[in-house]
Amino acid sequence: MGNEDIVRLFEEFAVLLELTGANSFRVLANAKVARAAEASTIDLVHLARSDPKALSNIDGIGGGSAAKIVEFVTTGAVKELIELRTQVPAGLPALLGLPGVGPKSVRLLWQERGIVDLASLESALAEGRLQGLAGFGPKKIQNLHDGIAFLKTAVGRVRIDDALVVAESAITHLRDAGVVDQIEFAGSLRRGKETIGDVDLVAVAANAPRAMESFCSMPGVAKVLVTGPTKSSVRMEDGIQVDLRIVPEHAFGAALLYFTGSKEHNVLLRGRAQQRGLRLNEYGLFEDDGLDAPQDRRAPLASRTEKELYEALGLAWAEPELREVRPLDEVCGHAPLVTVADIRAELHAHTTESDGSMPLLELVQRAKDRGFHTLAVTDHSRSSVQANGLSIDRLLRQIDAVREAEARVGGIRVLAGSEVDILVDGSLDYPDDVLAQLDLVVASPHASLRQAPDLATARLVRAARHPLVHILGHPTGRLVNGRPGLELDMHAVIAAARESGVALEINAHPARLDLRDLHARMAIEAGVPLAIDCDVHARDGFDVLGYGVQVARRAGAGPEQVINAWDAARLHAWIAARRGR
DNA sequence: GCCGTTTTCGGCCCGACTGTTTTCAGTCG
Repeated sequence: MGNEDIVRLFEEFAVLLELTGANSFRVLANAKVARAAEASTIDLVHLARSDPKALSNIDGIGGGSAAKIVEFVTTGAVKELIELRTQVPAGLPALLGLPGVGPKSVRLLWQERGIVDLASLESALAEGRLQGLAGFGPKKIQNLHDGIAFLKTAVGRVRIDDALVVAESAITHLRDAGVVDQIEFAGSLRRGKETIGDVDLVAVAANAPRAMESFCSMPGVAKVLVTGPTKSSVRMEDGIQVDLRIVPEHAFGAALLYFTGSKEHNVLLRGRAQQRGLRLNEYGLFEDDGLDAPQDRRAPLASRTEKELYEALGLAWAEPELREVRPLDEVCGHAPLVTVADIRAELHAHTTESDGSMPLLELVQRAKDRGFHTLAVTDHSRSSVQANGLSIDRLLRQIDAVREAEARVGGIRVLAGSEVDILVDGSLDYPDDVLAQLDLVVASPHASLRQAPDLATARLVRAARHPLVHILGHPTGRLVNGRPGLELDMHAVIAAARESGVALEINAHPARLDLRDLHARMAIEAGVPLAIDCDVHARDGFDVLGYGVQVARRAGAGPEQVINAWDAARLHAWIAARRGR
């Protein structure tokens, strides 16, 4: 049991309360508890056992929710939720996934027409039983048909790299068409989340209708969902939704701020505006005269840039990656975050010797061309048969080849290393006397990724305590949108890493991003250094660096906390110290 | 249900678009 179970608990509360017609602020409060639990680096299950009163000190969690968490942790269930489940058909929440269908519509379908799930909605549609239902005209009924078809093929949240391709091609299309003067992507893509719900674009256009027309007819658009003078949404053939907002030039900063979110960050900013007798919306910051739409009557106090808006609220600018469920004083004016330009070393790379596609010399040359001062060659170890892992003999020969390559290319330190498998019991895939001959050891789990949580934690803790390990590579083995990976007690793994002085990897590949943002933040809070590595396999393998850097930024990491951002002397000293040299 | 340098009660973000409406509720982000 972990925070994610508490998240699910309150998400279910929120949905069921919504469908039973509960007070919408109560619904919102439960959803807020779920968000708070999701964003917390505190182990709430542990806290519920050790210091239950402290639960309600967390912002968004009050006495009622704290009691529910304690009940859940101690008994494994919450009576009130079990009672709620008996009131709502199990298939009903799925209807909320239909575009344009919210709680009011679902309740109407349920109570007036006895619809309890998607299947009964389909048959009701087929039999024409929705005729005469208040608010359900022909278009709404057609949208239900379309929505069911959409749900059957829905992609859900997509990986950040897939969303970025869509965003960049839309931006290129609109720029090339000459219909926008300024355009940026906002939303969770700008905040660097690992998955993206939909792509948000904010633009300035002299001729807005023309820009909207160009947007709605760009290549790859499958369906225009909504279109108006300032806002349009389309669904692309690959299922990704793209929204375009067009705002006046003077409001570009306010719109970018507003549409970058997160929702929770915006709520905090608006709350701060309210305290000061001001109103914040996507057009700017205004004096609050108690009437609606101040932007129609007043000049804004600030609106042109994000920085100007934060300053007008008495705050320093916040990096987009930090604009999540966190207090404003933590994220505004945060110490500088690590950047791609700070990264000067790659400590996890493969060659043709195992499953990479670049020969050793080319890998070294490309690392040097990127301006790196250090590259670690870390091919797979012998147990990774599917990846052509190196036998001990091949590994020892590779050490000589690495020395030779370093001398031949020149101007870059090349470390002989290995990405050694962490075996199922936490032991490593080469004996210590072999590992001791390497400059750098990255230890990673590759097999048995469905291990029970306690065994998995013991496995990673044992690897973290191994005196010859430098870095734990992709510690959970998860794949974004692919497989969950090991369910580690991350507090225990981080504690072991801190004790033994091991760094934790943020694997930068967008399919991995492992550690994920929250775990990287927990590592930083514990004082454990991070390694941002591309896990290079191919010629373009270094290009994923930005995704890893963004995860580190979301964790609040500065260059100080990232070993690849250290200068050569410091990094080499750290690596050597792990060998007692 | 949560929260408080206006408040322990009375608020709780707000604007755009759609569809079914004759003036607005519902949904979305």
